[in-house]
Order: sequence, then C-alpha cells, then structure tokens
Amino acid sequence: MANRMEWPAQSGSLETVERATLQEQIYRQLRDRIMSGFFQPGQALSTRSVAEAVGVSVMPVRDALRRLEVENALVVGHNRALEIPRLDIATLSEISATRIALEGLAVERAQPAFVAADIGALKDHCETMSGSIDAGDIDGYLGANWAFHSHIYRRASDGILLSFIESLWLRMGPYFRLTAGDREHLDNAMIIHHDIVGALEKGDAASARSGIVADIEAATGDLTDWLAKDTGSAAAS
Amino acid sequence: MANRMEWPAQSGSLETVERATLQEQIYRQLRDRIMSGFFQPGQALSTRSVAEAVGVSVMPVRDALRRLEVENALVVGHNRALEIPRLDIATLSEISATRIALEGLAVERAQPAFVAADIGALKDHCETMSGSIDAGDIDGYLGANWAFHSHIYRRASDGILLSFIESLWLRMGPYFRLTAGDREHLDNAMIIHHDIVGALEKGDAASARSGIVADIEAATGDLTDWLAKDTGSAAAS
DNA sequence: AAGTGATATGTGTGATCACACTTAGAGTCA
DNA sequence: TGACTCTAAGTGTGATCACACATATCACTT
Repeated sequence: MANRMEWPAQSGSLETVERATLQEQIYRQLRDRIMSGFFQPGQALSTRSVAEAVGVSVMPVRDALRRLEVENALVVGHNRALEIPRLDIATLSEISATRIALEGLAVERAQPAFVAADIGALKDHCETMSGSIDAGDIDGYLGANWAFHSHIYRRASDGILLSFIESLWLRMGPYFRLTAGDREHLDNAMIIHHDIVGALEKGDAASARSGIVADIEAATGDLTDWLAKDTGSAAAS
Repeated sequence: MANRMEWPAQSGSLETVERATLQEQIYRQLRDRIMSGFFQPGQALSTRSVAEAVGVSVMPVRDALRRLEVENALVVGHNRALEIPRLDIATLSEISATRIALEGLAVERAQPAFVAADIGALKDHCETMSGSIDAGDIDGYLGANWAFHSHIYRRASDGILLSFIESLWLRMGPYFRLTAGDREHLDNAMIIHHDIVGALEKGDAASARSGIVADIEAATGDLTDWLAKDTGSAAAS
C-alpha cells in the first residue's frame, strides 16, 4: 500500500496527444513529470501501479518505463520495481562534469548556426523566467529554463549529443526544484543567462561556453550544499 | 525475402549465459555483434526475424531491440522495422566531437584512480592488439581495443559517463571494421596506445587526454576518407 | 499498355494470461 | 518470548493472440 501512486488531475491529458502510440504518450508524460520534479527521489514506479493509474494495460507502461530506465531516469530499486534514483555527491560530481563537457561542446557547436531569430527566442525565454520568478511560479521558471537551454543545444545537434544532454537533465530533474526556491540562486542564474545571450549575440563562442559552465557550476554548488545539509538531518527511508 | 536474416553458428551461445533474463542475453548478444561490426549498416532487425532466428517469442526480442533503439544503436527504418543506422559525414563529425569531449573527460578522471595493476592490464591489452594485428585477426584487435579503452573509462565512472561512451562506440561499431584492415592505420594506433599507457604510468593526465584525442581523431579521419570514397562509388540501396 | 484497385505480407502495438521470484507479515511452534 | 515457517501480495518476465498500419505485388479494368 505504501507504493500506491498518487496521480492527480492531469491524468486526462493522456488523450490530448492523438496520433502517437500509447507507449509514447505515457513515456512523454512520465518524462515531463520526472524532469519537472513531480516525483520524489526514491518513489517507486511499477508497471502495474502506473498502468492502473493511467487506465491502460501493462504493455505500453512496460515499454515506457524500460525506455526511461535505459536513459538513466529510473533505476531498479527495492523489490525489482523501478524508482526515481537518489542522488549522492559523487554521482552529482560526475553528472556535473559530464554536463560541462557536453553542454560546453553543444554551445560552441551551436554558436555558428545562430541567427537573429534564435537570439530573440532566447530573450523571450529569459522574459518568461523573470516573470515566473516574480510570480513565484517555480514550474514556469523550470520550464522556461529548459526551453532556454534546449533551444541552444538543438542548434548544435539533431541527435546523439542532444539525447545525452536530455538524459542528464532527466537525471537531475527531481532535484532541480529543491534549489530553485532560493532567490539569490535565481537572480544569479538570470545574470548568467543574459551573459550567455549577449555572448551568442556577439558571436563569442568562448564566452558563451564560459556562461554555460558558470550556470552548471552554480547549480551544482547549490545542490551539493543542499545534499550535504540533507544527509545530515534527513534519515527518512 | 530480402530481410531474411543470416544468423550463423554462434547462435547456440545464447544458452551459455545462465542466470540472466532472455531479454538480457539477447540484448548482449546483439550488442556485441553490432559493436564488432557483424551487421551491415542498413541491415534490418525486426522483432519477428530475430525471434525466429534465436528461437524465442517476440517479447524478449522486443525489449532488447527497444533498448538498443534508445541507445541509438538502432533506428527505425524502411517499413517501421529497426535497422543498423548508416553514418554520414555530418553525424560522424558530431559523434567524433562528442567522443573527444566524453572520452577526454573520462581519461582525466580515471588517471588519479590508476594503480600499477591497471597499467599492467593496459599493457596486456596492447600485447593482444599487436598479436592480433600480426595474425590478421581483426576481431581480436577490435575486442582488445575496446577492452583497452573501456578499462580506462571504467576507472572514471560506474554509470552515466560510461554508458554514454558505450553508446557512441555502439553507434560506430558497424564501421570500425571497415578501416581496421589498413596496416598504416593500425601501426599508428598502436603508437598512440603506447603513448597513452606511458602518460598514465607517469601520472600525466593532460598527455593521456591528448593521446585519447589523437586516437579518436585518427580513427575519425580514416573513416571520413572511407565514407567520402564510398559515397562516390557505391550507389547500392 | 497504362493506370487502378484488391490482396498478401511484414511490421510494431497492445491486451491478457501464466509463471518465477522476492519480500513482508502473520501465524505457529519451541 | 523468540525464532521459524508458511502464506499472501507485489514484481518483472515471457508467451500468445488480435489488431492497425504500411508496403509491394498482382490481377483487373479502362
């Protein structure tokens, strides 16, 4: 009974996306929820519980969960059920270093392909982020933040590199929300974002890369502090 | 009939690995064959054809193929069937840049963890490679080459970073064999490998990284030439 | 002879069932 | 009271079936 999933409201949105396989719809829904921090680290997602929650058979759920497992967004847990992976400092360090390597490469590759419309899109995303911060809308901020970054990376890759970066964000998704409430962190992030836009506007790939690296290191630093503080106090199973 | 798979000899080895799910055994077998260049680029691998070839139902094959699809080792092809992806110059360039970023990072992270036993293992792999070259054993060379590299990367990561690197090798696997027949390429590669071992033995992470980068760039250069020559002559569908 | 339709084949998708395995817990016995 | 066994629930795994869809082939019509 402890594994009973809470699957509020949004469940109906599964029918909205027509013309896609059930497996694809479920995958995308779970993926969005993982990246936006809907699920708690350690929460179990078994095929039957998810299948019952969305009202389909286990087959498409099985495919969706397996896909997420391969992408490192889920790991086998307690009694063979898949669950949201917990993050320790060592793993966070590895993920951060990998993010710097991949996202740094991506922004360098993206810069030559950037046109005025891309700069405009990035500025729009920055506007959305600022507005969400003022409104206290963490979901809005996180969504715009990913839209900002993915717009850049999508100019560098149409395949493998982008899928790797998405996998890393998916892995950190459940934890992004935890540090996104801090105003100081958010203000600093916005400064960095504007620096990145400015660098890309000037065609300065090296500075753009430095900006991305600074953004990743800031997020990693905040999360490292949070993890260190958390492991000291929380003993919840 | 054109999609009829040829599945010679080794098929029996599926039963050798006990204590693993069928899906896992099939995945591993397909994975090894892809990385060693057993399958031709463009060759179709449908669930039913593979299931019939190995003598199981479609379920475990379906899982194994999906996993490989998520890892970019297979792509949806002609009539929705999965097939070995073809490589074009632009994709090769992206893969190469990503390999440099990730494998360069991995060797830098691995260096501090290296001990004498690791150096010895690398030298053993070099011996195997040299012997395979002299014997004209391409499979032996490719296997030892991957063993050499993966031994290094395994000291840097137990998870995400390693899985990304494996995904990239899996993506290039079908093409490795094509340039591995050139003696000049092989001799050059062996020099680089010895340089890498020497750098790691001295604890020189920067030189080790340079060696890895040189190895990747050499392989990429040879394969780029091969692809350019191939697209000029081959018009086979 | 050329276009057009029906048909056969191959494909992934999804549902349902049976099974083996693991784990937690209640029950029983010493 | 403690240790043990047995049972029940929960889990992924694999087989089998039916279905929708895409493609190619062949016969039929014009």
